[in-house]
Amino acid sequence: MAALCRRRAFVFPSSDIYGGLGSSYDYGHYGVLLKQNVKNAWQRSLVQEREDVVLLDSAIILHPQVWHASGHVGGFSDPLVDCRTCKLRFRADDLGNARCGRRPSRHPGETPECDLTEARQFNLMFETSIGPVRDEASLAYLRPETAQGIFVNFKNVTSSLRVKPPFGIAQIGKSFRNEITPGNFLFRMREFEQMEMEFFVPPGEAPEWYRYWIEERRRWYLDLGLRASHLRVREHRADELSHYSSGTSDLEYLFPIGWLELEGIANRGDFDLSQHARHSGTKLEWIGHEERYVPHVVEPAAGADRAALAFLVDAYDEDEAGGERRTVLRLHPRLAPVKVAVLPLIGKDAALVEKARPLYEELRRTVPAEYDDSASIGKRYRRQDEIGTPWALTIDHQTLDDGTITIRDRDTLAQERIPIEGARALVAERLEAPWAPRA
RNA sequence: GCGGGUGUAGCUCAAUGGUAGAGCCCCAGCCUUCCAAGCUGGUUACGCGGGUUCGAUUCCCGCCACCCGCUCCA
Repeated sequence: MAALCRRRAFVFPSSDIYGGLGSSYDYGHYGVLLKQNVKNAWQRSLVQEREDVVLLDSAIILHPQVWHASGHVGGFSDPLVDCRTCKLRFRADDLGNARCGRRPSRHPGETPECDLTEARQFNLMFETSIGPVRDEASLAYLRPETAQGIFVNFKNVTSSLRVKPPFGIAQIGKSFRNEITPGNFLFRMREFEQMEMEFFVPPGEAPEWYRYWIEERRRWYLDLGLRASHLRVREHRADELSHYSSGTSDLEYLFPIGWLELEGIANRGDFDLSQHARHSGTKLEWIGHEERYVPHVVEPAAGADRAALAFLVDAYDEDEAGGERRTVLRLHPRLAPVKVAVLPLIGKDAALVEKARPLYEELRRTVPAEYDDSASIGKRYRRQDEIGTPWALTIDHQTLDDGTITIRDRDTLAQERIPIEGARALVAERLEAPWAPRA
């Protein structure tokens, strides 16, 4: 998948010419467009198409106290020890279980004591310092999640916008985690982009909103073409819940390496607002006519990189067309980096080029479009198939006679002739039409 | 961080203790009337750093990156 992404300018290894930087990736042209489409679709469904969610873009570096209140400073720095014999790792405060032999294949019939290393601190937050002097007082953190920026703005938002629970605050942005074990390509990066929404509700309504958002978010992926057979909801067991959560469900996608989390929907209760109220001394409540309460929070937290990767993997297809193997990205047209390609049938035919260029220039004013007049027409179709362009417009000699062009469909390979002046409207119309993924 | 594996061109592979070839891709030209045609020419690689050696892509050491398994995943 990584090779595929590199070849087609979706994703490059970061700092490539210096040997690469672990678990860091850069997006290339088509990758940027794809991820942007994913984020736009998220914002459109949560904000534009609703009236109870507002936007926020908070800073990456927040007041250090935010992370004490949230529990990240404590919870993100576990003292850990390794066993030199059985290769297992333990929390230093949980050594009761530190016995070898938990892996039968290595230590059959034995349970010797572990040969433990010194305890080491693993702080999963990136540290930085504010101002030119680096000392204790200047210590700050890069946010490990965008959610806290929302909680600390609760009062600003409720006092400046006419919102009333149930309502949500949505934010897209970068987060940073100094993961002990990153890996799996875009799946666990140290720098990644989140799409999070905190939905504030009256305490009694939290369970029903929790279920509502699980289903709502599941449908979002399906509407954008993810195959239902590859998407599932997995509810966390009580013993794997986070410190703040009274219920969490993951939306998981069946990647080639197995089921992995795309998004978590958590019922965070009043944990966050209460914590920040306590630490900051500012009351964070909803105050209505005859009511006053700390809202509970339901949080759908998605990874933009993970979503983009899932759509990419899900769309990948190979088929046999005329005995030749064809690679196609069957992306939902709304996610496709390029919507339409303009191709003169004979690239070097000046009369065709003269017709094709103005059409291309007209189209690209409203949608991402490409023009290609090199190589054979079949090759150019394949190039567009590989990046998932849903439609190609071909100008041929008949165009010179009657002003019609061919529109070719990526999925059905159907070709139909349409008037050249209707092309722009037709593409716009098809972009909004329902689209069904392959079986 | 631990154990195992991998590292030659954008991709798939080859050869070699005497400074690397092919196919595909890409670029230019010719040709070409709808699904990866053909011809000619061209660009691009031994992950990085040491050591041994007259000479290292090849042997040795270290590092880096990636993959698998642990561990961690707020």
